[in-house]
Amino acid sequence: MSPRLPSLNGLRAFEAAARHLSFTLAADELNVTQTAISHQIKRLEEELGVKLFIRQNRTLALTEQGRDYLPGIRAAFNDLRLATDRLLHRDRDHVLTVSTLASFASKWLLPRLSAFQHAHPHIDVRITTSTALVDFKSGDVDAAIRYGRGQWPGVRADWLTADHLFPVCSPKLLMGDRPLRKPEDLARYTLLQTNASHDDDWRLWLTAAGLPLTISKQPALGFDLIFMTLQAAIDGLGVAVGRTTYVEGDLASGRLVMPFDIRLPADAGFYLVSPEASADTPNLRAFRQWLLTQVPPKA
Amino acid sequence: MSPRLPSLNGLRAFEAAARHLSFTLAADELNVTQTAISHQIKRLEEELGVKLFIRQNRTLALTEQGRDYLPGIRAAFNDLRLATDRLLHRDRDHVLTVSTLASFASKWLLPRLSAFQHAHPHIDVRITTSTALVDFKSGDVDAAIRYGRGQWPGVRADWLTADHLFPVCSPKLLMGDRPLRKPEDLARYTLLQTNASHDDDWRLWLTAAGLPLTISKQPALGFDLIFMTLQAAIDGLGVAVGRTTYVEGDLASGRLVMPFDIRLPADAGFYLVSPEASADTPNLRAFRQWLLTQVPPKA
DNA sequence: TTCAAGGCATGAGTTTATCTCATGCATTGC
DNA sequence: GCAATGCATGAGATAAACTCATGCCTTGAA
Repeated sequence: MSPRLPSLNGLRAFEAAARHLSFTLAADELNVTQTAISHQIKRLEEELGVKLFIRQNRTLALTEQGRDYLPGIRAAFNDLRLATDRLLHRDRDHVLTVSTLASFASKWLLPRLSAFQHAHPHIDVRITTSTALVDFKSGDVDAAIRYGRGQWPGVRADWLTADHLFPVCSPKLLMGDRPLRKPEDLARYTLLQTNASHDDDWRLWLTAAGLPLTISKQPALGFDLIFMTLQAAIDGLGVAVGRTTYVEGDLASGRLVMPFDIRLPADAGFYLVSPEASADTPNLRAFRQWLLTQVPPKA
Repeated sequence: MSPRLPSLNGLRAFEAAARHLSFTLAADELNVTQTAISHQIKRLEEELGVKLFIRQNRTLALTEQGRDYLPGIRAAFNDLRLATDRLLHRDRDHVLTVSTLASFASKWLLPRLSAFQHAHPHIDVRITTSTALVDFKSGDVDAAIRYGRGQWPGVRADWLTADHLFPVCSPKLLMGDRPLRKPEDLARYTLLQTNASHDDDWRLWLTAAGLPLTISKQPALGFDLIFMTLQAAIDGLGVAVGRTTYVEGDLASGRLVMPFDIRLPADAGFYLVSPEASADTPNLRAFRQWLLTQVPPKA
């Protein structure tokens, strides 16, 4: 990492000039003279030891290095503008922003969401996906669907559904000359896993089934997102650990099957989480009531 | 958006002071005096009209608003540092980074990639997903799989496969009392579309089929990513426009069917694109040769 | 109780970055 | 040839950034 940043004002001039490809227009935008921009860019180039612009007659072009530099600097200034705008303006409109895990969104919520949208066409539901603990104070998120035990302070948590862990695979793997019948048969198959967000699933299940963690002689195959892991299972690449919520559709349609009757019961589940202070806005109430029609009764 | 950013130097002081929770340590880091930081923070607070710190004896705390503001500002300064470091230092290692569209990654490349990884365990293939025109000069990407006509200057483009456009749906929609038989039957069904990246698909196909763009009486249902759109089609929510590459697996398995025999031929296709200067590194050559074994012969 | 230490604040003054103004240079188009 | 366009240069002006000296308040040790 560079110990010192170059002139921040120079970087601002660079970003504006590169956007416009014009010192004059950049100057207009920043309410300074063209020569101020010229001076700033010149100084920045000297500080960095890198030529950022090709000066042409009537036009300006970025050098290769200027072009490479621009996206990061642009992102930074967008960050600054956005953060400052957010600090100074707190807009609320009738958008309902719900944060969920990407996997829950793709496998459970999104397939159902059209029903809510049909029933409530005036509510603009936006799904944002994140695994982080949601920060309601920023005002960006109205509610979140999170996995856990519901014991979060300062928020209202409504139980939605629980999950179980169990292996799933394509029905194809149950047939043929070497079918997958017993947990011990896993030795011959590829274990499909999801990195990061569900990287404990196989360990949890294998431990519960009393099997060695190194049961498979095949190299494990990892995917970034669980829907990819499950798709690989559907495609017959190997055996994945499913969770009820994520695989119920695929199980119902026969795309996936449970080869063994060992399920890991879960003592946690999915909750709709909302700030106590704003848990009863009309939009959020409607969304919550609809959500509760979509989940099975609590066992 | 805020028309003017506050003092950039002030923001730098804020970020450093918030990180250290100490004006004195921030001053050390920035090689100025404590009072300089004090002045800068005071001025920034005045500019923003927001108190950012709580001054306590011997300690400093962020206000709630200061806490909210910090992540965005921190991200911005990290962007600036990273971009500047990258400009001044250029690293390369032996990872092979391939940029593709997210949809191509999930539907075509990733399901096949394990074969390459088995054959070449010493090559660490990383997939990065982007829709932007790839910039090889930054050094972040070694190759890209892109859709087009292969006429890009300064790069080597190897043909992989072509695509056709056609509607796909669940087999369930072909049955029942009101089956989907003729293109005119689309009037009774929801058109599933992918926003942004493929938002022209229905228009292209309906135009080619000689149907009105407003054929469906149902509201269209949009998704951000094409795999979600296709999953919605698999789930029977409506009819989506598929592309050969994305739906061949689902068609082969019967999850999806083509209800009509109208395909939009494409004169473009997928290419492996690499910089001419580095198109023949051993890693990239191995990847290319393997890729060519995975695609059908060019028709 | 007194003194030292720690750490931010304030105000005056100094330094330096930022900016303006005037002008130059090179091209383009009428 | 002249006007327009647009970046560059240099001197000088302006304003931001910074330093120094000092103040205030708390805490802990002698």
